[in-house]
Amino acid sequence: MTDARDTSVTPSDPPLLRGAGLTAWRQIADALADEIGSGALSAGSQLPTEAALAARFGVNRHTVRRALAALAERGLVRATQGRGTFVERGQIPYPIGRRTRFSENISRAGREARGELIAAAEIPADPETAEALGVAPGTPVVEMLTVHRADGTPISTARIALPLPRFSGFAAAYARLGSITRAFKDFGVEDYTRLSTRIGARGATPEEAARLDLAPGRPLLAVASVNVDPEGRRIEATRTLFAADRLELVVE
Amino acid sequence: MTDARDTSVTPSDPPLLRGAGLTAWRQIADALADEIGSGALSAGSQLPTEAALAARFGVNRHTVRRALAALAERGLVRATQGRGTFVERGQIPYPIGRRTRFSENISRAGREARGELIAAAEIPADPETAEALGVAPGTPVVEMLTVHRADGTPISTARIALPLPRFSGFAAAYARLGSITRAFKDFGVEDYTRLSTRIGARGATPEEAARLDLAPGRPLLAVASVNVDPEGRRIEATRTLFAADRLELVVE
DNA sequence: GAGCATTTGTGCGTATGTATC
DNA sequence: TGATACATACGCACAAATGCT
Repeated sequence: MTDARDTSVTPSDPPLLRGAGLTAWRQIADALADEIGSGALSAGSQLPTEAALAARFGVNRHTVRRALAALAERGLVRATQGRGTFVERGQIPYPIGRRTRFSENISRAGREARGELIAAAEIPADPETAEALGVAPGTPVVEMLTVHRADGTPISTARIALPLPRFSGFAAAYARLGSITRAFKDFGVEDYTRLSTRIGARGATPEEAARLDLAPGRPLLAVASVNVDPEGRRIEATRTLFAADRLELVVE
Repeated sequence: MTDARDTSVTPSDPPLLRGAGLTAWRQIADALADEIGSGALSAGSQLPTEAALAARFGVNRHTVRRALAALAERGLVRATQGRGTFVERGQIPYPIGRRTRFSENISRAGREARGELIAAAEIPADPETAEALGVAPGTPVVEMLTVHRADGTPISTARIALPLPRFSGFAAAYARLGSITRAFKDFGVEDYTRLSTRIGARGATPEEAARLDLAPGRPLLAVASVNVDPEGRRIEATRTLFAADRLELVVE
């Protein structure tokens, strides 16, 4: 098939080049990506249903799904069963510095922030955590696994360790208050500052991807940080994984 | 072939479980990854040749190559034609803050730093660069494409823009001096500081991967920063891509 | 510079086990 | 039960890059 170009095209409908080297789903994905990039489909907006897109491009719904899967893989859209497919919002600026506080950061960006406790345990510190907290390996610590959301969208997941016995029962306080800052106040820590911050990047494992509602392999910003109380004592070692598709760190 | 297990195995040779669900190349990759992780194969050291590994594990060289490809994909090893396959060094700590300087950072980590100019042009600023430099879009700028290495290993690649006409001829100075800091001195800028730093993460495109000698899709830390001179004038907008496998950002 | 050994990179053909239709 | 497709694994040969003399 050399050329079967259509001369009678409806205004906004792009004609698909069938039988060429380009697969149909790729052309559809590119067309939608263009519309997202140009702002024709604005951030946060809902895409037409798969059926509607199938009709518009004159293909089977499976083909549209293939295209949408490719866009989801690139982090441009996100599909939720029963709700629809949505254009991902632009990246939230997330300031990091001496006084980083998650809830403040997110609400500054005009979104609702929530921290959810997934699991907690009092266990002996692994070598890495022990070094970060400045205690002997095997010293008991509270370890918490959390997920943070902005407007319902998972933004980050963190593994937080605090030394025992000082912070015995911290997990319950965090689960109740939904904020590290407020839970610290409950334990008499009125203020705390960032001692060190290390930033790496890697692809999401399947489990991490599931927790963050991402495609596996999508880029994560891995931030390891240590917080100290006003007396300089190390009170918190955190390893946070941020979905790089949804957020950008801003050094301040 | 149900079972052809060898009863006479040389001491340190792990027998591969053939015919089970585990593929041979995956077992070999796991075994080598363990040895790297445990330090039995130290960072920077050369692995046995593919032929030697094939003999050791009792498989074809192709099977070993498959295993090594998997390790290279994970960033654990790196192969160079004619030289051999080497265990990747651990991640270099790279401090970022108000006074970030590449050469200082790397040499502080005990490595030899080098900046190489790949390309340069005087072109109108794209909207993003214009905003970063605080000039009107289309204003002419010097744009340079660079690659930085530590001990010969590519660490980062950057796209650096400086406003014209103030920095006309900057690229030649940089190519000659191999350092932004020294080239700035040549233009009468004795000092400069970081105005803003934004950090994201994504997978390497094939071109970026080629420039950094990485597998495509490997994680990159994308750092966009703006530098100002002592009078507060914006003099440099940089978008740097760091190979996250080789480096870790440290906020200071 | 030429020449050589070493080592990784690549191509092709073949066989086998395991799904899927 | 075939037919087909795919990933795995093997064997051989040669190309290309590196390091050394």
